[in-house]
This record gives sequence, structure tokens and C-alpha cells, in this order.
Amino acid sequence: MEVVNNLTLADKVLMKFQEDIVSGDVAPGTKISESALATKYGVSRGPLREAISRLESRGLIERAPNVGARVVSLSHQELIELYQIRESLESLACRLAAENMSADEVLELKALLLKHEQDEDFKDGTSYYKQQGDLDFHYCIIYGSKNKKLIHLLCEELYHLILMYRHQFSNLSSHPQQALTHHQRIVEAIEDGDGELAEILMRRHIQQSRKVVEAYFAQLKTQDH
Amino acid sequence: MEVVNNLTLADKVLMKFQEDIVSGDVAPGTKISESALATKYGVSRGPLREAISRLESRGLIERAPNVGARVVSLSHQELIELYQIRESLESLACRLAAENMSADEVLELKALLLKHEQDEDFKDGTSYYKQQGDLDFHYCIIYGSKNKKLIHLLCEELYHLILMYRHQFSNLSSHPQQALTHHQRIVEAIEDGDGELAEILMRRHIQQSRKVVEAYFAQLKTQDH
DNA sequence: TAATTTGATATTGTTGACAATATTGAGCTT
DNA sequence: AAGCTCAATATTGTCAACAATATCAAATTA
Repeated sequence: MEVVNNLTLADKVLMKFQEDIVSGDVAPGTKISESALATKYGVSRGPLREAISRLESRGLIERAPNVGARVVSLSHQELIELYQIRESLESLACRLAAENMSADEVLELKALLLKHEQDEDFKDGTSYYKQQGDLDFHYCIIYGSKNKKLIHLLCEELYHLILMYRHQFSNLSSHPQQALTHHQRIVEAIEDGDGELAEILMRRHIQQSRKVVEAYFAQLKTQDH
Repeated sequence: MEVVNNLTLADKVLMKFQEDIVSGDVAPGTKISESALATKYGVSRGPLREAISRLESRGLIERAPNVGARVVSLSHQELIELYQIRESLESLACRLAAENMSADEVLELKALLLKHEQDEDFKDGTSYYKQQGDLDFHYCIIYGSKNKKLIHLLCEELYHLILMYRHQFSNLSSHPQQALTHHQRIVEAIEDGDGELAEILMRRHIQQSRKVVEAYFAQLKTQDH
């Protein structure tokens, strides 16, 4: 009940605009006109510029002085680089989670996983719920790390960018059954307090996602020829 | 020769203010008055607020809506958390450097190290040159990773925070001879293209720094009693 | 005296106008 | 026709005034 309503205009615009970018409503590479966006969101350029500034720091927008901003458009290479970083940080988070999660939190995590196992929707790789469920799982572990800076880095700075591209790859084969098995093994390791194993398993799990993305790009290339 | 002079006022203020924070000129925890700082740096509040916003995203400043900003003051725990992240990311960078550095870049790195070996100043653990030299070494490897996002994350987002606190610990025993040995082994691994080993060595090297910081805090506690 | 209310003050958030810079396109030159 | 010049236009950067919120201190009450 401590939710204060201190949201500034810049905050609100930030959230709306970020949602528009991550959902793909505003396509990658789109040029951003400050005055146009300001009128669109019903604010002046001041708060809008602050929102842009923060989105820039989250890697969703690129800006050049005196020229303007545009929605970021990652190359194949850059997306792989992003996955490398995610692999490193999220496997760290997973180790810390195994070391620091409370018994209650582990129970919560297991309950989440049980829900995924039983709900047929989650097994449909393309469904929104599968994506959200996967997200919940990863967020739960990240928060379990108890490392505030790491939580912020992953959830506020990197994941939006991942989600933005995941949205584009929504038609990808994501091997939902395999993912679920991975999740189960990871939770087992966390339950055992085996940080070392949890770390390795999470690293492999994300490597798997990376390979799916790489396969997608490889497929794109063959289509071009 | 492509250095464009497109620096906006906000950019200049950002650099000056960041320098003031990292150097300790403005102490951790200091309350920031927008109007006071604006007059200090000779700009209006607009550019200053943008600078604050960016420093916030770099973790050097914390801000509360309608209340104001203050220079960040890390707790023992938070500093350790920061080192955990650095350990993870910089060891990744080191592996990538071993895989991606060009022969010329490796030569450059070796030359840097040779300079450190021969220059007596570097062996004095407290000297400015030792600190700068250590920094050069780490930056060189980070850039060698060729992962743009990782470079940005480490050099623009995390290192300023590390430096800010390193400044406070300047009187710490930093085992310069041991550090130099570590550096040498790391470069050997990079030269061999042995990413796996390079990663492990860098991880241990940073663990060592972390232990120095932890020892410092432990010492603080005993002094208190 | 301690806690609370309330008004005065200071600080942050927002706005619209102005200045500086980039972009566009018509007219000119080759 | 291709490329350049330069003025017109549009966009971003900066500023100072205004509005909204928080902070502080004196007055009030229990």
C-alpha cells in the first residue's frame, strides 16, 4: 500500500514510449521527432527529452548531437553481443540466486514452474503466455540474486532490448519442451543451493536461445539468395 | 582527425561534473541543488538536468521525484555487488579479447606491460601512475573484446563508479607486484588465444581486488570498536 | 514539552519562446 | 545531367518564467 503516485510527466512518457518501442509499434530505425512525439503524448519537449535521454541509456534509442534520435536497430552481430552479455550476467544472477534465495522464494519459483508444466498454453511456443511465463521465470531468478545493481542492469537496462527483438522473432521455433526441462533442472540446482551448477545450467540455457537467434539469421540469409 | 566539436553544453557539464564526483571533489552523499550547480557551471537548468539524468544512469547519482538528487554513496554490500558484476563482465571481456584481439593490439598490450615492469613508479602501489597504468591495462583488454555493448557497459557505466571508490581507497595496500604478475599471465593467455584461461585469470585478478576492498571494510569495523 | 498544523520559502517539474545547428531544395555552374 | 552554393525551412539546444511539490519554522494545541 506504499505505492506513491509520484510519477512525473517524464516518467509516464517514458513508460508509454518504451512500450511502443518494445512492442514494435514504433519500428527499429524510426527517426524520432521531438515536437511530433511531444504532441503525440501531450507533453512539452522538456519531459519528452528526458524520456528520450533515459531510453538512450537503456540502449533503445540512439542519439546524435544536433541531429536527432532514432529507435535503435541492432545488427546480427550486435544482437549476438547482447546475448553474450546476458549469458554472463544472468548466469551470475542464477548462481547468486542459488546462494541467496529464501525458502519461500524457492517455493514460489517451483509453483511458477508447476503452473508452466500443467498449463497447455505454455507448451505452445508462440503464445503470448509462453513468452510471459518464460519472462516471469527469468525475472524471478534475477530478483532472487538480491544484487540490486545486477537486478537493475538486467531488468531495466538490458531486458527491454532483448524483448524488443524477441517480439520480432515471435514466429521462431523456441523448443518449449526443452526450455521447460532446462528450467526444471535450474530450479533443482537452486533448491540444492548448488550455485556452481545453477550458473552453468543458466549459461547453457541462454546459449540455446542465442543459437535459435543465430539460426534465424542464417535462415534469413538463405532466403535472400 | 575526425574529432567533431559537436559537444553540447549538457555534454560539457556532464564531463566536468563527473570528474568532480569521481575525483572526490564532491563527496558521496552530497545533496545536489540544480540552480546552485547550474550557476557553478555557467549554464541554465536545462542542460544541467540532462547531465544529472545521464549521471543517474551511470549510477553516480540517485534521484527521487520532486525531492532532488544526491551523489551516490555505496554501502559495503553494494560495493561488493558491484565487484561481482565487474568480475563477470570483465572476465567475459578478457575471453573475447583472447579470441578477437589483432596481433598488433596484442603487441600494444605487451608494450604497455613492459612499460609497467620497467618504470619504478608503477611499483609504488599508491602512485597515481600505478593507478592509471592499471586502468590502461584493463581498458586495453576491454576494448580488445570488440563487443561494443560490453565496452560501453564497462567503460561508460560501471568503471566511473569503481574509480570513484578506488579514489577513496588510494591508501590501500594493492600488492603491485602481485598485480603485475597477474597482468603478465593474462597477457600470455591472450597471446596464446586461450580465451578460457584468460577468462579465469581475469576473474581471479578481480576477485583479488575485491578482497582488498573487503579487508579495508573489515579494518574499518575493528577501528570503530 | 512534544506533537501537529499551517503558512512561508525553496526546490523541482513543466512550459513556450528564442538561439544555434542541420536539412532541404531551388537555382546556378560546369 | 551532375555537382555545388546558398537561402529557406525544420529540428535540436538553451534559456528564463511559471506551476507544482516538498521543506522548514513559527505558531498552536494537547
